Amino acid sequence: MSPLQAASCCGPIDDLLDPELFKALCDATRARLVGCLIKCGRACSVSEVSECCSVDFSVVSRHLQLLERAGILTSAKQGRTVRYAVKYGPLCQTLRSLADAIAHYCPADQATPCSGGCCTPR
Amino acid sequence: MSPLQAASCCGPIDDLLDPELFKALCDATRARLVGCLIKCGRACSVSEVSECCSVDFSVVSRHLQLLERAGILTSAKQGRTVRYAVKYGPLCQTLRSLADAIAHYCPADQATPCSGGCCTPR
DNA sequence: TGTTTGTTTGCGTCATCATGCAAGTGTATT
DNA sequence: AATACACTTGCATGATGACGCAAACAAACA
Repeated sequence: MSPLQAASCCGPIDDLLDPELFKALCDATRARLVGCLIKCGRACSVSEVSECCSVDFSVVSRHLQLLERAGILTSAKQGRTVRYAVKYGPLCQTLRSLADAIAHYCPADQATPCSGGCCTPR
Repeated sequence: MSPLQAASCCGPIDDLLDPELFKALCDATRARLVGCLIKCGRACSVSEVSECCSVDFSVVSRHLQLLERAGILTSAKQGRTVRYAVKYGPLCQTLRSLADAIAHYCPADQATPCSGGCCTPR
């Protein structure tokens, strides 16, 4: 199959390769923010999160909004503070689905059946 | 634990959240190229790949180089043609490792033990 | 009501990057 | 050797985006 033919046959991989998720994580500052929130394991206010970054407070606020729109975080307003938390389940699910979708197209001669099956079709 | 404290305790998640991988996939054109190559399932020349995109040939060449540097593709030169292929194994492995690393920090009350364990620590 | 606190938004600036064109490099063919 | 082919690279341009500052907004508190 040629790449041109492959382009026209759609599958779950096309939705999972949506650039929005990757756009959210491609920035170093945002990656750091997400990393802190993941390791933190609880909902954090914007002020708290901004402590682990040297950028301006307003920048952190904007980054967190973007990460929420990308489906990585959730926000909950309590009084005047806004708490952001990682959506662990959906995030992991998306990454695993993407890995599965990619592995689905892996030719048999490249599949590694051993060690966790990183690339086992079906 | 505060986000600031979380920032200082390093783990595998910090390496896996490396923005380079996401930078490679955050562009719509590159995502499309990768999608075609994944579905294609074989090594393709630059000319072939450029057929499934409306952008200039040179742009595709640059994108493929970037994707190779990001560890998503491999290249092999045969005569005057260069063939790019998806590194299915490492790519899937990275995505799964990232999902595992994220799930590791998932608080117990958010874990979903059912249906494939999308967020099961360890 | 006025003030403080937590967060968002408008705006200007600078850097990065995707793109197309033209020119260059390297390899096969005649 | 000359030409054609596959690809890469230099350069200019336009668009996107990260950032900081200041102002605005909203909720609690005096």
